[in-house]
Formats: sequence, structure tokens, C-alpha cells
Amino acid sequence: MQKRTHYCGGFRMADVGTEAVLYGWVQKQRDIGSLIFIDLRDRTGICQVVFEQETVKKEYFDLAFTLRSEYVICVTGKIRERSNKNPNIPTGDVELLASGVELLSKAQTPPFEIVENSDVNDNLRLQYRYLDLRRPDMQRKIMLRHRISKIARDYYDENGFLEIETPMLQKSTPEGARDYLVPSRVKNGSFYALPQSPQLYKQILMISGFDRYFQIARCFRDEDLRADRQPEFTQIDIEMSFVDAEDVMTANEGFIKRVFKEVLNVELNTPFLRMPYREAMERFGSDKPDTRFGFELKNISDIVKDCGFGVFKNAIEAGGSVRAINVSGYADKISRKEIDSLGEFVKTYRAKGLAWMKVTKDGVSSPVAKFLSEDVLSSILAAMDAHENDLLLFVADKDKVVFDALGALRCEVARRLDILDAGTYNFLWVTEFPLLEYDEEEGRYVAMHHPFTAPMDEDVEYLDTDPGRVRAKAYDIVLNGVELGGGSIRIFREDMQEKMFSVIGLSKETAAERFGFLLEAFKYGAPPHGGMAYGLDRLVMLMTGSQSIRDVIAFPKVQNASELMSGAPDTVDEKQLDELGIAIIAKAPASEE
RNA sequence: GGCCGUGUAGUUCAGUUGGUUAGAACGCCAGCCUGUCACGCUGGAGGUCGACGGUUCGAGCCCGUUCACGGUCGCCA
Repeated sequence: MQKRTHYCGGFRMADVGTEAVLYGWVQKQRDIGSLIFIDLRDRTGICQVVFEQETVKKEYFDLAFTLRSEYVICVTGKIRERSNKNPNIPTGDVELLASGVELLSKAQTPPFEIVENSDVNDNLRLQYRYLDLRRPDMQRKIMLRHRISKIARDYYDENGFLEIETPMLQKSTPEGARDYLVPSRVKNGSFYALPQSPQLYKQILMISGFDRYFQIARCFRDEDLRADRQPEFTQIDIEMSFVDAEDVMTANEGFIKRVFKEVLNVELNTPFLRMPYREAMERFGSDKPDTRFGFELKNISDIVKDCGFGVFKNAIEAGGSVRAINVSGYADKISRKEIDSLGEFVKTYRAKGLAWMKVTKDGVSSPVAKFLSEDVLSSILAAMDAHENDLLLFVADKDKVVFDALGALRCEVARRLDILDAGTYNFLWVTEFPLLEYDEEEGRYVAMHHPFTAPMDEDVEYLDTDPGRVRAKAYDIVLNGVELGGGSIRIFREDMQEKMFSVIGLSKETAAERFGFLLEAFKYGAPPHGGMAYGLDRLVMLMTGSQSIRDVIAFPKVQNASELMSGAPDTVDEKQLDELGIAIIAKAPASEE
């Protein structure tokens, strides 16, 4: 085998005259009779190779005649200027005049064409992922992912962070997401858990004095999938000692700024906006607001609390609220049918319905206007800053439902109106999250983030009297409505940690059993510390303009958490189960009686 | 677990009110062609209409069940 001298994609006019040995896949063979063109592809691009009957040995010409798509070949020849240039590809000014060719691998006709942006069924793509990954757009995404990881390593290294690996086999901590369990062979009946995050270990590393840690860490959560959620995913995980929340946010803005500049040549302005959780909910109905457009929520409860419209009145009397968004300037773009469909949309968030008003030049058009007095109606219009061609959409319910429904609705409306600019990157930090939320099912407060998150100093006094009011030193970084990452300053004192456990109803014994090693470590001189973690997959998804996280993971899983190419998960041998002391309680297949 | 959607040739799709032999484009195979690059021209092969059951004289189409995949709610400290 001859040594490869070049990749395919780099040839330009300056390379004319270069002798080259190229390896790659046949993208396309075009046979013109005594002239055969081959588009040769590798990960850098395509180079046209031409076989002339007059100038190449007959055996090579005959071989070129038999080449088909996706055959792997080696060609030798000389770069020359093309007589007919192709402005559509970067190497279009030149071609390789072949002097020799070797067939290395034949290929079956692939089940789909290996072309950019091919519109093929996802099943098929994933089943033949190795072919899907040959497509230039997929190759670009995977290569861009590599660059982002590389920049992360460089950035954190340059800023004094140490990359330290933490165990993939660790103790299960049942609070939070479901764990993936790994049975122990040596200790039958015991299980490791795959990490949901390196949280506890990275805190221990702070106690060990490493001061600044980072890791590009694989994490696992056995929960249902989404377009932006995989059971196995990657986080850029960091932790720092002797810092406050601002320090952590600033350090990470530096990374984001750099990665956007180097990868997309986008200049971001720092510091990013900081927005308290309460404000995000009130204005956007979401703790991860997309701030690229308006349609902000307004609370009109005070205006309608005594109005004649029962739906509004009753919601408020039941302790809820009435809020609305103003889809300003688009009333004529949204048909009655479309509004009905938006009504169905909000029902998925448990809203009972969607009230609406269109402001026309002849006044207000609305099915609910007849229930409202002139006064109330004009107060609503004033509060919503409504003008001609505005569409007001109202939801009345418990606050949680109102926020969920309207928060999702404003994004849905923006999508349908196609006003979301993909080239705009609106970053912000959402801060001052509640430390705790009340879990109706469990009848107790649970940590909103995790139980090691520190309360804000000024709210500590409410931990006993009004736990729901306590805000946390926690922050999420949000980009265009997507939660990219989050973190917090951690509790580092034993007394505070015990208090936290007691507030969430975790007994000393249980806490010791689950996190004893961390609590024990706190006794030996724990520095104040905090950190955060980014979803690398989501970051790459947004930076590549992908619709799904699956497109930026080489071998992703589908909705039932299986991997179509390999067929995982799968059954295992009886012998393996015996060794692990595991017996399967067989469930009858649904198809059998 | 719930709701919504999709499933027809290798691929992307069309398929009328339920009616003869299920079509198109691309791809594939063969032949011809010296400047193609969405090559062109001629000819050809290729179908369990996701699966099973039902209604009907007759089902790609209607009904039921089921499978696969997607979106979403719940869930995701």
C-alpha cells in the first residue's frame, strides 16, 4: 500500500502539478465513455478524479469502470487545472488526473444515499449509523463537537483547572433521577450505579484541596427520552473552591465567550444578563426563558378578580391567577382555527382552555368580551398595552399551570410565526432559584436542585419558619430558551448540611447511609466551594443548529432507550446471570396469551 | 403510564367515494457516449401497502388489536 500524501478536500489552484496518493470512498462515478470521473470523498471533502482512456493504463481504466458508490479505493495521479470548473465545491478548480487505482473494498448499494441533509427515516439512519455518519453534515457536527471539547479542555486548563476522572461505578443515591444499576459479581445482591453526575466526588475533590476541577463527564439517567434528552449524555463539569456565585458565573462566561468566538466567530457580550427566578417566571412563565422575542406574561388578576367571567373569577378565588400574553402585531396572521389549535396546545399543560381577544379597527373581537364590562375590558387592554392587530391570549388557573401553559405558548406562537432568529444567541443566567419545592406526593419539601445547594445568606432565617421562601445560591445558564447548564454554591458546613437534611425530612441515619462519606469529609476542613455543569450535547446541538441532541451524538439511543445499530439492551446468558446471582422474573410477551 | 403523529419499491413520496394489473422521482442493473459534476440517451429489474384479525362480492383505503419510530405531558434531585 502506498502512503497517503493528502486528504481530498484541500486541493486548490496552488496545488496544480502536485503528485498525490489519495484514499477515500467513491461518492459518485460518472462514465462518459472513454472518460470516467470519480468523486472521491473523505472527511475533509471531495476531489474529482478523472481517468482518461488515452493516458491511463487499460487495467486501471477498466477498474475505474467497475467502481460504484461507497467503494473504498486508493488513487494516484497529478493535480491539474480543470477545463470545466465547478464553483459548487471548494476543490472545483482542480482535479486529480489518475495514473493508477487500487480497489480496497467493495460496497453494497447503501440503503440510502450518502449525501448532505438527506431526508431519511430516523430508524434507518440509526440502524446504519456508520453510513449516516459518513454524510458531510454529520461529519461536520461530530468534528465540531470535538473542537468544542478541545476548547473546553484548553480553556479550563489555562485557567488553572485540573481534569480529574471520577468513578463510573458508584453508590446509588435514590433521590433524583432513576439510576442505571450494575450488579456486582463479587458481592451478589449488591449494585453499583452509573453516575447521574460526578456531584459528590467533585465536592470531595474540593475537600482534597484540588481547588479547581473539571471533567468532560459521561452521565446516566434512566428516565424517558426527549429530543434534547438522552439516557447517556456528556457534561462539562467544573467545581471551584473559595468562590461565590459571581466567580463561577464569570469563569464560565469566559469559556462560552471563547467557544462561540473560535467555533462560530460570534462575539458575545459579557457579562450575560442575570435574571432572578421570580422575574423569569413572572415575565416568561419559565425558568429558562427565550428572550429573543416579546409576548411577555402580564398578571391581570387584580383587574378581573370581580369581573363577570366565571372562569377568571373562580381561578383567582381558588388561589390562582389570570395572566395573558400579547401577540402584538400578529392578530391577522393567526386564524380562528389556529387559535383553536393553540387551545389544544395549552391543554397538554393542564390548562382548561385558552381565552382570546383580537384587537381590530372595529374594537375587540372575543368570545369572552360579552362577560366583561366596558371598564374591565378597557383596563385589560391598557394593562396589556394592546393596540390594533394585537392578539391577547389568556390562561386562568393555578399559578403553576398558568406559567407552564403561557410559558410554552409564547414559544409555540413564536415558532409558528417563524420569528425565531437562529443566528441570535441570547444568553442569560437565571439566579435565586427556590432552594426547596413542596412535593405533594411525598408531603414534604424536596431540594429543587440537590440537597447540597447552599441557601442565600439573607434567607437562612426562613429555613425553619417558611422553607418555601428560601432562595438558593443556584444559577442556570440559558441560551435561547434551552437550559444549557446549572450549578450552585454548595453547603460546606456540617451544621448547615444537617439542617438542610432535616428540612427535607431526611433523618440523620438515612443521610449518613446515603451520603455519609461526604458528611464525614466535611468534618476535616471543607473549603467553601461551588461549581456547575453544562450539557455538552445541548451546547453542540445549539451551536450546530441541530433539531435534536441525537444529531450530535455519534451513537444515540431512541425513545425506548435502545440503540438500533447494536440492538442494546439485550438479554444475556444464563451463566452471566448465575454469576451475578440474578434471576429474571419472566414477563410474558404481550403478543402471547 | 397518558395524548398526538407517522408507517406504500432500496430511498423520498403520490395513491380519487372501497373497484381491473398499486404509480412517480431518485437510486440500482445492462448497453452507448471525451469534459461530466443533479451527466445524457436507450432498455430493464424491483412491492408481504409495518404485522395480525375483522367488515365487504371486493380493502393500500373502513374498523379493531398490535409492532416500530417520532413529538409531547408525567418523569428528568
